[in-house]
Amino acid sequence: MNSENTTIYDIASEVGVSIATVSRVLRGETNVSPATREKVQQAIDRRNYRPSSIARWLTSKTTHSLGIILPKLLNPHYAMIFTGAQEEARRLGYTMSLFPWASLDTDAYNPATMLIERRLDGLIVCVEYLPPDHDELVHEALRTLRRFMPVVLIGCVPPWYDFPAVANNNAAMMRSIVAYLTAMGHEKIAFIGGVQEDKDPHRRDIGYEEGLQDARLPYTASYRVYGKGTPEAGKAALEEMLGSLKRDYWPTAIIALNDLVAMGCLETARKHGISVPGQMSVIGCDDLFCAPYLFPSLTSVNTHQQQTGARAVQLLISGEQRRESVEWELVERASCAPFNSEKGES
Amino acid sequence: MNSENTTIYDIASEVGVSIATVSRVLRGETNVSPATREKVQQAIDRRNYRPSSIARWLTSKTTHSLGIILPKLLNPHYAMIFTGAQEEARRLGYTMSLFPWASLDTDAYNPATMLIERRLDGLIVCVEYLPPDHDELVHEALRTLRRFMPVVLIGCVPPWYDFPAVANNNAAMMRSIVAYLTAMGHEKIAFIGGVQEDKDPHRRDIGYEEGLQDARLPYTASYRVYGKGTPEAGKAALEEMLGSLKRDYWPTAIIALNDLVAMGCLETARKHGISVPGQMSVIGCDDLFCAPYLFPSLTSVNTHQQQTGARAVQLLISGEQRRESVEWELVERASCAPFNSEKGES
DNA sequence: CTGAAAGCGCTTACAG
DNA sequence: CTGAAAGCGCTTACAG
Repeated sequence: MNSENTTIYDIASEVGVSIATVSRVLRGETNVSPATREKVQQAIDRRNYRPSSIARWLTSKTTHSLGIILPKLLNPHYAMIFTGAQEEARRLGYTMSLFPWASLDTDAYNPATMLIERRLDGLIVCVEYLPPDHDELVHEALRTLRRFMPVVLIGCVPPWYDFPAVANNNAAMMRSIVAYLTAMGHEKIAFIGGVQEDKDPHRRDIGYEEGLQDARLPYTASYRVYGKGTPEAGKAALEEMLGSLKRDYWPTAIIALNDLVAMGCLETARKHGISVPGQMSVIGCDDLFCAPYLFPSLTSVNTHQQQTGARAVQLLISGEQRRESVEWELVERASCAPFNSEKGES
Repeated sequence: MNSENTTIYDIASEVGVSIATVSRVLRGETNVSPATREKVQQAIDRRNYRPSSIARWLTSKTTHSLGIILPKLLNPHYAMIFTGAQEEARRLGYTMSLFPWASLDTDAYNPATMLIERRLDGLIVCVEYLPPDHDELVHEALRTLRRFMPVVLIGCVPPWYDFPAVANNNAAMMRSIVAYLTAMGHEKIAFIGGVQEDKDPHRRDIGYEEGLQDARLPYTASYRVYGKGTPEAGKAALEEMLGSLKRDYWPTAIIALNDLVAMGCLETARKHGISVPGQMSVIGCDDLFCAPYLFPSLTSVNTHQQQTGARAVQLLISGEQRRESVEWELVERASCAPFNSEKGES
């Protein structure tokens, strides 16, 4: 298409100057006489000419385009990360394209062909929900990729990945969540959702266990349920937990992997006539836009996703080889309350 | 970067053939002798060589990259559209970049410079929430843009925009929503949210009025509130409506612009002790992932956003100059119920 | 089956 | 201040 495919040659010949001169005007260089500049600019405006960045890239060896690999945009958590990254990229004059996980092609013959061919100026990869056995494959794919473009990691980045990163410290976060609940008198605290992670010392399970230890509470296997991070999974997981325990042992507080899982838990509690937070507190994570509008409004943890995305772009462009941690902030709403032994047992 | 910036020349000289031959192997052409192909392929693998698509684009005059302009990704409604478009683009071998509305630069001297310079193969523009006075500016900007690349419109596309489009027919949708509520005996039906649209004959207001006429109900100005499409706006709008009306005139059913607004309405109803759907039915639009998990679960309208995005990509690539309508589907949940005059007056 | 050469639309030294 | 020329890394006729 581009019916107007005017080139720098058209402008040059129209004005009667060389393409070098047009190029100078285009890039706002100062060493052009006012008269010439004026004539060239007029021709440019008249033809509505815009130089092809493709040709420019070929010379400059830079495309000013970045990529980001995210598990899925339908979870607003990732949409926030993407938005933060996208806006920062644009602010710095870069374009941002989304690539699915499949782009890494960790099991294909040639990893990340499309990414490399596009000559991106950098790539952000959100490392999350990795099947445990994929860990090394992914690490290897990332190492290969790095030979072609700068890579910055975000998410639950294993500490032995030697990449610049803006990483969650899930363990510390979980520990503070547990502390928040134990301070309110809760002792039967369940943790629902998330894949089984064996290697990452920052993993949530560790933080969960540490938090219990801090409060001198025992770790109870029945209170730890694994599963996917969806509302349906949360619903089913709590359902199953309640079904498998005598009422006396029902947890009085639920820590959900994320707000989606928490939504499912609220639903199950409602179905069983368990009042939240009267009989059971629920806390989520990610602080999605809908958290304040759930019933009861959901206490959650704001993980500053947009800032994470923006920061990753900054690291990518500056080339700093730092590993940073994501800040978090517990947002108190109505779904958590002090444990009330009378109501709790009612 | 790209420390491995091997070029086609490196491979050619390494193997001792011409770059034309390497190019043939690269593109899988058949007119290469097996022996040569083998040697070339080995060199490619050895050096981990990937041809630069930038150089390829310069020749082929096509970039296989598309753009999409969306109001904001943080509303899952748009994230769904983006996901649908992105996945379809990828399936067809294209890349998809998100551009903010500002890219159109409707009020700047040079419209859409960045978009044009990137030589996109096509652009999807979601036309929504246009300030009424911007209508002509946007139309003009789009016309200019079209001289440079194919453009497909989605969203609330005014019918006098002569562009290929996958457009909502909001009027018809609203009319059927009103019919759904009147069939349940509702007579005091409010419509909350949305900007004041004066020109578009497909606008929701018209559908709302037509729906009332269908049921021989009067149009009551107090039941129509304008505002932004956010939860906060929905909350405030219903708040104001209830405050300005005597209890007897409170609406028994609320049609919200979208699920976000509906979330706000549920909140206000809860605050006023109005039971939903006992005393007031609420229906949203967009069927966001959280709709089933609100309390009560929200009846909404599924507008097949992913399909919309995918379809727009297809039109863009095929070049068909069609204008299609988006299908919709009312999803019944718990927030709407037949009007019960006894409870309603209680 | 293979190669030399022109061309894609720019930028960048280098002369003048 | 301006231009001729080389170069960016490919593809594409055109010869052979």
